[in-house]
Amino acid sequence: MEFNIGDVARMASVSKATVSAVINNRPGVAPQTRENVLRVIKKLNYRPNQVARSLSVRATKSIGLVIKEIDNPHFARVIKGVFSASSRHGYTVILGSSEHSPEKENMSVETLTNQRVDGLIVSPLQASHSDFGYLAQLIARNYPLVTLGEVKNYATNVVDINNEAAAHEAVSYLISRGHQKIAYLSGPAFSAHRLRGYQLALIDHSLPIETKFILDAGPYFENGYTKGKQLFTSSYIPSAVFCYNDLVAIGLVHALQELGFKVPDDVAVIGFDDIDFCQFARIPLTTIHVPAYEIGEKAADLLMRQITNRGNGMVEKNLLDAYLVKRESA
Amino acid sequence: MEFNIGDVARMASVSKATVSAVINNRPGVAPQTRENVLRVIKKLNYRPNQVARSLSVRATKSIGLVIKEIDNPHFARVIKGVFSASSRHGYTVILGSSEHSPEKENMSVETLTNQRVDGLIVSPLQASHSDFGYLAQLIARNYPLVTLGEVKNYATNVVDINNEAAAHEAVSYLISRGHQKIAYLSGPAFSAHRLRGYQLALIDHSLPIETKFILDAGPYFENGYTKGKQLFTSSYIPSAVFCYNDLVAIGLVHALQELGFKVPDDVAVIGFDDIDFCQFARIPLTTIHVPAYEIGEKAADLLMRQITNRGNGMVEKNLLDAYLVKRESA
DNA sequence: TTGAAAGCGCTAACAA
DNA sequence: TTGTTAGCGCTTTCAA
Repeated sequence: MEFNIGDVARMASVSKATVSAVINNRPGVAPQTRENVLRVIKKLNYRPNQVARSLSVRATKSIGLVIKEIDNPHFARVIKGVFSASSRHGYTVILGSSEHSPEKENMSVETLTNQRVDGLIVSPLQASHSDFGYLAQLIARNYPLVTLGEVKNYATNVVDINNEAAAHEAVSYLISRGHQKIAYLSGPAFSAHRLRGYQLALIDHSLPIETKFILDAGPYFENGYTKGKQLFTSSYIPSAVFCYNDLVAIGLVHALQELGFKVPDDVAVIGFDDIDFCQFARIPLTTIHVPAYEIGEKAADLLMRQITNRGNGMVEKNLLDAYLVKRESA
Repeated sequence: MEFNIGDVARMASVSKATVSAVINNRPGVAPQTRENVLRVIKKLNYRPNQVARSLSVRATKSIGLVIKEIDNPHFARVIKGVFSASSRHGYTVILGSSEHSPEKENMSVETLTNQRVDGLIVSPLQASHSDFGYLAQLIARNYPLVTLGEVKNYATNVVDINNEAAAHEAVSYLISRGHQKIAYLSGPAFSAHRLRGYQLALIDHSLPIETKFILDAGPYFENGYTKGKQLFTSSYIPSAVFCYNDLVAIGLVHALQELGFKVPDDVAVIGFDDIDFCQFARIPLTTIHVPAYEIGEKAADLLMRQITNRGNGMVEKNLLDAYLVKRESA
């Protein structure tokens, strides 16, 4: 019931090489023969075994994609972009998710490379305790790789936005609206670049950087909600907060409303990502728009190029535009 | 730089068979030998080639997952569930997305089976014009398969909720609140089971089924928004609408607000899925809660069982609980 | 406890 | 234009 190339060859009275040639429609097969082989293939409903092919050609036509959270619409769009570009090139994508655990990130990469994916796209955790041991390996072996964000000390191909500039823009906007006490609800491990943009904006406007206003939250609704409750029931309260991402911002707004604060009058809130929901949120969210789908697409395209010209050693940085979208929360 | 089992064998002065035994830690290897081999493996940083192994054992330790839309939080949760269960069993997941195109669904399945995934989870399109040609094949070949929803005329393993009952509950609730003119904004191809639940609820309460109130929308925000505008600017208007999913419902609420209708006073809205965002929506959405993560998990677990006891021929139906969550939109 | 050898299903020289 | 043959990197009898 499960036929192989030999069966087809036999039935068509040709050699396996010939069958192989028609399958991969290589030239140099007599029309007659080709047709005949095709007929047999159809009759047998023969499907070439990709894994055998992969072993032989040492390429799997698949790539690995490792993200941080599947259940964040931002990443859903990234996936969709990767997916669409990969399909166009005939590549399959194997998904991995680190769920913010450096160990899982490492494991995912390990698993995927063992599966011999032709290349890897990873959205690296920026956790300081993550050693990125695998990265050195991959780079040394010249493994086709693109990271969705720079990784300190490693020269990788990257597709990203300028997080620092975007954060700077958001905070500067807040300042221009008269805010002086601005907090930052950070993502995991303070999400360095956005934090830096926040700090620089304050500095540029001669505002103090107050450590009490920099809170390590996390990437989810709950984190924004919890940290929000915490911050706004304390004795020292900001008039605006810039958030690591939209989920956190939405969670925060929720907390704020429960505490009786008006957004944006009592406190202004800015998010990051511009997921679709922003416009449907209770208070339409002012946020940084990041072209997630395009990031995914570009990353996959870049990876395809790496796969085909493996080894030129050149590394490519691709920064896409992100910008502030003003809605009602700030 | 890229070593194989032969290299290890040579370096350790043993046979490939022995190396293979220690890799898969099979018993019957002298501790001495094992240790030695392990040392060489470490030294060489040897990684077994999974594709070679797959070819040999005729199993890839990977499954395929074909969903309808990646950018719907509902599916994100399903994926997460599948993912988590699969990882537990050491399986990798290759993602496919039909994007509501029967052709893509077919192609995805084809690609995945060619890649020789050990099993398949698919969220089948219910489009009437979709012939599901691949299903017959798969079933005939006894291919491990679970579908996230029943497929007419095919006996597959399924994990799902009782869509009809859930829709019935939602609509009955609306009726119990005094609504008599209730519309249904359906998903693609009217999403048969939910439509049926809607109709039965009307019938059970002796309410007429009005074709004008059954609109074929689609699965996205825009669909709900557009159809909402259309419906509520027409001359015959319902006082409540039951929606195919939360995205549609949220889009609809948006349209309603733009048109000056108050939700739920002027018109009540009920969604489906209970994605996280429902509670943060402008009008917290009343909806049917569906345990998406669990669906994913169960599906993967069931698939694993199918993979290990392939061929007992028995088919399993697994219906999880879904229930109405009352919030503020109805 | 270990090793030799055949085989998984394909591709790719090379020869015919 | 076609066929023969030798791999690709593993696993798995079977014999030693």
